[in-house]
Parts: sequence; C-alpha cells; structure tokens
Amino acid sequence: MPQKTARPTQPTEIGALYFQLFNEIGIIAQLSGNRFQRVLPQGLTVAQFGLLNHCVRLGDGWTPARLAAAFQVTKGTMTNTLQKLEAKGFIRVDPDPDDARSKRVFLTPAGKQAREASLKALMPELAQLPAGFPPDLAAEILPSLERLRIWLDTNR
Amino acid sequence: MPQKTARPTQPTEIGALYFQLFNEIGIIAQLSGNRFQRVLPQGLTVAQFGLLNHCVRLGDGWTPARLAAAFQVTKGTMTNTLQKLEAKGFIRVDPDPDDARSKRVFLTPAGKQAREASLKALMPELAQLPAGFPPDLAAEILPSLERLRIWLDTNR
DNA sequence: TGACGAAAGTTTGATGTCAAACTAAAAGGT
DNA sequence: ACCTTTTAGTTTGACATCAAACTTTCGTCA
Repeated sequence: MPQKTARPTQPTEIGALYFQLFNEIGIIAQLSGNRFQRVLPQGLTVAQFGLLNHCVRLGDGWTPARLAAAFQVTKGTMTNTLQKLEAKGFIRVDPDPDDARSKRVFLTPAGKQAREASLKALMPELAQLPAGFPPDLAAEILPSLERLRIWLDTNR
Repeated sequence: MPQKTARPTQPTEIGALYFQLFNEIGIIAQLSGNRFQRVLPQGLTVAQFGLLNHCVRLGDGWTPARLAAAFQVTKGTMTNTLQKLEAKGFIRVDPDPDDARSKRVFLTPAGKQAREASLKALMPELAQLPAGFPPDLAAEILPSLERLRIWLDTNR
C-alpha cells in the first residue's frame, strides 16, 4: 500500500477541493440568508419563516423534536424558535394527548397569512435571480447538494 | 414572444426550485460548520481558522476592511474576529504607515502553527467524505456555486 | 412491577453575527 | 484652503444558535 507512485489525486488536493466547496457554500448561505432576512415581513427570521413554510407544505401537527431534526438544529434552538412564533401568534403548541412528554405544533390563521405575506415579499428577490444564475444550473446541482446534505446528516 | 402557450417553467415552480436550493445550502453550511467547529483545536472557530488559512495561502498584510469583504461579513464582525485572534496571539495588527485610518494584519509564528494544527485536525474529517460524496461531484458543482456566490455578492 | 436507560423539552451560558450609530481620517470638488 | 463626502474601524444592542446540564415521561427488561 505504501507503493503509490502514480497517485491520481493527492490527499491534500482533495482536501483543498472539499474545503473550497464548503467555503463557497458557507458564503452563499450567509449572503442568501441576510438577503431573505431583510425582506421578510413581521420581523420574521429565516428560521421562523422556514418553519411556517414547512408546516404549510407538509402539514402541521409535528412535534418539536421532529422539527428540530428536519431543520438540523438543536432542540434548544427549536424551543426558542417555537416560542418566538407562538408569541407572534403564528403557531399554537398543544400537548400531545398520547405522550405527556411531547407537544404538537399547529399553524394559526395568522400564521398561514404571515407565510403568504412572506412568500410575496420573497418573490421579487427570487425573480431577479435567473438573470445571473439560470434555473437549469440550479436544477442541475440540486441532486448533488441533496446527496451531500443527506450524507452529512446521517454520518455525524 | 408573448406567445408562450407552453411555458416550460411556471414562476412559482422556479421560486420553489431556488428555494429548495438555498435550503439545502443553508443546511449543509450548518452541518459542515458544526462539524469543523468540533474538531478545531485551540478553541478556534471556523471563521478564525478561515482567516488564518486565508493569510497563509494569499499572504498577510491585509487590511480588516479587505478581509471583511473577502469573507462577506460586516466590518464589526471582522473587528471581533481579529480581536479574538490577537488575544490568542495568532495575529498581529499594526497601524498602516500610509493611512492612519487603516491597519494591517500579520500572522505570528504561533498563528501559522495553529493553522497547521487545524489542518491536521480537519484532515480526518475530510478524509471520510469521499466515501459518501465523491470528489468528482464536488469538482462538478463547484463552478456553479462560485457563479452563484459571485452573483449574490455583486448584486446586493 | 420496579428499575434503569432513552427520549422530549427546557434552561443556561457563551459565542458569532448583524444592523446601525459613531469617531477619525482621507479624498475631492469648488 | 474649506467643506462635503467617502472610507476604516469600533461599539452597542439584539438575536439565532450551540453544547451541556437538567426534568419529566415513556419504554423495556428482568
């Protein structure tokens, strides 16, 4: 195994490749997050909007633990997010009738409305994107990103 | 041109596509950041290591303003990062002889050493990555990500 | 049925980041 | 030369997040 005269890719080069990848991803996350944050109404954060959106698209009644897993944040973070949303009146958190440890998260009408308003506010932001970054490219790299995300998620 | 009876992609679908893209990117950034953070030595944060790494690869003597632009963070954030690194003895911040407003950031020997140690600590983390996410894929999507990052950067 | 490990949520303390207001210095225009 | 605008850096207050410790409840197994 130490016999490796013709290595196709040096470990340090591969490291640099992945490093660059995560660097770009980190900066994109930061820039897009800031951008969305700025246009979101009602003082909603990106995380809060994400949760409202999630509940609209996939249905509500989720437990905080499952939401935390879905968004890849700690349970403590989810507790915080839910408390903020409940304070704004956008969700309702009921005790789980079957499990006294657990809770269930439901959207309120105001929450659905806030999600609609957020989408409307986000649209102009997204609309100017295709000019610089065509949807084809987005669709092309999306499966790879999913794969990477899933791997990072399962192997930690 | 307005004749477009068979629209290939509805605006709302395109929105969903970009939305999913940023969502995946956000989660990957979070997961990889946490992962790196955990193995970094000396209480270094990802941002702090990034700065050390930057100075090694591209040379030091940068001003804080240029560093803030390079990392896409606010000047206040960069002030904070630099103060932490200076407190650890990893960088030296000198006044700019030509511009009394400005400063210059230099690596100390301890800083170079910390960067080396960080790379060593990061390697095992990166080494297990190719199994789930081959380098070819990384190399394939990297140009697109760069393009997206650059667009987000210039158009804000 | 009783005990112990696992799971759900919360709390605590620390940290990194942002936006915005502020000071100081340079640049530019008239 | 003076006044205005821009630029560099810091500070402040707020916030999202994390890790870790803690409480309560469930589930399992002996």
